[in-house]
Amino acid sequence: MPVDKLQATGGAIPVSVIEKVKSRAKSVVKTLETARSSDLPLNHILPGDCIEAMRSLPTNSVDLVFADPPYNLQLGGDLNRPDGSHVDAVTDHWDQFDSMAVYDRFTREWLTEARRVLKPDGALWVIGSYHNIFRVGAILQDLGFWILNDIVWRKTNPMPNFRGTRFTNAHETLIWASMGEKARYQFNYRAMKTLNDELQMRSDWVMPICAGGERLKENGKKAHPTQKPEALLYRVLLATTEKGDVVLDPFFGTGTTGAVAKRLGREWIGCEREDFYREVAMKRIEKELPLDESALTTMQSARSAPKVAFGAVVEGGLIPPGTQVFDKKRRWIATVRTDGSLECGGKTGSIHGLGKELQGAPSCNGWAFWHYEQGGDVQPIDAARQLYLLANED
Amino acid sequence: MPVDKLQATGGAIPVSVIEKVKSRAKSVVKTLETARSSDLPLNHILPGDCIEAMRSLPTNSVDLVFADPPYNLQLGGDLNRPDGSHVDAVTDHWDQFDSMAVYDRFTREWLTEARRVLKPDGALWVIGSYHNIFRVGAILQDLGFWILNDIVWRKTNPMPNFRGTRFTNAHETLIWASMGEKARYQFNYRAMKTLNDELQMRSDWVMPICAGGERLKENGKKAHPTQKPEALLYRVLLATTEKGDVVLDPFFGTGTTGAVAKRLGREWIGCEREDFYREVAMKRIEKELPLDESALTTMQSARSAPKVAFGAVVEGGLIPPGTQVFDKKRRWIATVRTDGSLECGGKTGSIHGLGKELQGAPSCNGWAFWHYEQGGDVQPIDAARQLYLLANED
DNA sequence: CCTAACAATGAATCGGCCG
DNA sequence: GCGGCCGATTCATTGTTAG
Repeated sequence: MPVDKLQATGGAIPVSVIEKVKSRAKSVVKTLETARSSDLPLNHILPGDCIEAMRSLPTNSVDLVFADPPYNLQLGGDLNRPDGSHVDAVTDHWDQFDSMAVYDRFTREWLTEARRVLKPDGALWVIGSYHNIFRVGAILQDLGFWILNDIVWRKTNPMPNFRGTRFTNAHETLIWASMGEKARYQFNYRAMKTLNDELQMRSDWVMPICAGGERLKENGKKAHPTQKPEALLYRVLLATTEKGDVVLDPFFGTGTTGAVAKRLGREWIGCEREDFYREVAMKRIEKELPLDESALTTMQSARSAPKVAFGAVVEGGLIPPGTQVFDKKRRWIATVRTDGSLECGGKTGSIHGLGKELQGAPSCNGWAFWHYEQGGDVQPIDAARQLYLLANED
Repeated sequence: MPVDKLQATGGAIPVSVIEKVKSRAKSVVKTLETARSSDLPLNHILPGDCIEAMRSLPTNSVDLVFADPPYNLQLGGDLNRPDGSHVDAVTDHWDQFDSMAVYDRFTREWLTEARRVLKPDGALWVIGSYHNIFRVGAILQDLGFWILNDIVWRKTNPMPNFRGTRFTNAHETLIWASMGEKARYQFNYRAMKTLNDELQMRSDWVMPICAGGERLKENGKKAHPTQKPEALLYRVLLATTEKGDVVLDPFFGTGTTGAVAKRLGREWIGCEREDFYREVAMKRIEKELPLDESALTTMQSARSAPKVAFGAVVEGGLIPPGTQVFDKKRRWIATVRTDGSLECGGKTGSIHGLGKELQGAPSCNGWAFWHYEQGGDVQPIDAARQLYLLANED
């Protein structure tokens, strides 16, 4: 990207200015994209087969696809618990496929449509188990998607293995992928870190299965055999969409994606071929209330602000120009300049770029690399950023 | 075995005798198999490409394959084909497809050889990350392997995502597969449950990465970039092999599989094409000491033993003949007979069979169904089994 | 009304041996 | 390969009933 290259080389240009330009450019793009969304059946459930339904949607039109496709479980006979009670298995017709080849073809088709409908900077999430996730993962790679993470949903309360024949199947796997190796994607790093008590959010998420009051029931029976917990969708949408983004769920079921999207101020589109599920989902989503503006704003801003330019920290007086900063072993000592750049032995650059250059490293997190003295203590300059964020909280 | 001591009293049909005959029959089979293993290069590392090396091994000859194949599709940097040749600058889409196809072919080839070398009741383990595990999983399914579990190794101390662009990649995935849907496989359920504080072992394993003293170093530098922790192999081998089983590792590296196999009294065969790794591995394994017989026996027997005949508990005097046993609600009261069978209202049978018949249930775990009084307390007869196991621990 | 016991249940590829 | 028989097996949570 041109902006990135500029940032890497341009010692003279204040990083804060670059940030500003970048974010302005981005907001213009967003506005243009949102304008097109008048063509979309926002906040509606399309009936019928999801592949057909997606074909009715315009190309390059949605920001995120979240898909919970059939797992193609291949179950044998009945299964009883040790106490003799019967296990209510997923035997629904929609999970039946004649062969693995048929399942693969189905997978390739819906992924192809999802890819067409996604914007170039959009992203895809798929959830599955070992029965299907390796097929899905391989096929989406074949189609050009670029896997960003695989995420493990570790269930706190999985169903045990009643016969003692295997390990308790205690997790499911999600794949998060962008449109390609070079494609951009949305990742709200700060929001995730804030959510995880100021530690980076990991690829394993610990959550209970959907049960209790959250579990939708009709006539005392569960409405859908595989309803996902809202916490899962909450984290997915908070991490990888912005307010106003359009989220498509091709296997809408009873509408967990729609409900959470509405709550978080995202637009949604669902595909669902079972009349019953559509009815349950619409009833559910109508009852859902969006979070108010201030709650949503708080999630994305202030402590959760994605970036603070070092220049702003300098401008704010936390690390005044002329301060000496140095790496932990004091192999290099640099001087802070007015514009937020550093100078060391004639070389100049951003906190990241100069650190990278001096070390001869492929990359460098300047916030952690450079240190300064603060009342006798040596601290990474990230400490100053934290102080800055605290002071400028809304 | 402790059962031997007790069988002196011998009722009508001492179940313990049956057990003994059974286990002797099994050990004969094992002996025959082991005899054949004289054809195998046991406890050796085969040099060269693993596909070629495996071709030198006889068909149906190993009990387990553990494979840690190259992940290959690295971070946009250098890429080597499985045959070692260099793939030029992988920057565009087409090259990605190309290298992916090469990787798939390589995967299919080594998996095919592994499948040929495995016994019909053998099993396969593969470890990988999201870069390769979906390819590997799909291909092994295509070859006829039947996935039993996918296991998540959750790292307690993963490397953070330094750039804050994704979730911390905090896990790796293992696939455990049998030779086919109907194939048998070894699973030491009790050993796993014992290891996990008397709860079923789950599909997510929490372990630190290989570091500290365990990490092999040569001239102060780590000997191998992806050395796996011994705890991981320990659990794999303890769960899915027996003492004396032959374990093949086609990507031997610095020999973690061999070291743990030797310690646990398993035979091993490695394939490794790098001279340096072979040298490090041999040096390492020579230093390894096998656990003594009693430690190994304890793991598999006593508390971990899968079976105790009710007859042995009766013979042991914990529930003497004539004792009244009953279900929790005391709907049925049965009398314990000398041979370990029960009698109730003219009907007789095993603890399982009679419980099943009386309830008209599809199945019944007699150990949990039947209760007895012990000093005023009502307990399931399983409590007596536990006492028996405790008393007869080596 | 409170507490304890009991019952229900969740994406599950859930036997082995002998004849 | 199939039928029949013997044998072994569950965790966390929520909701309901009994005391």
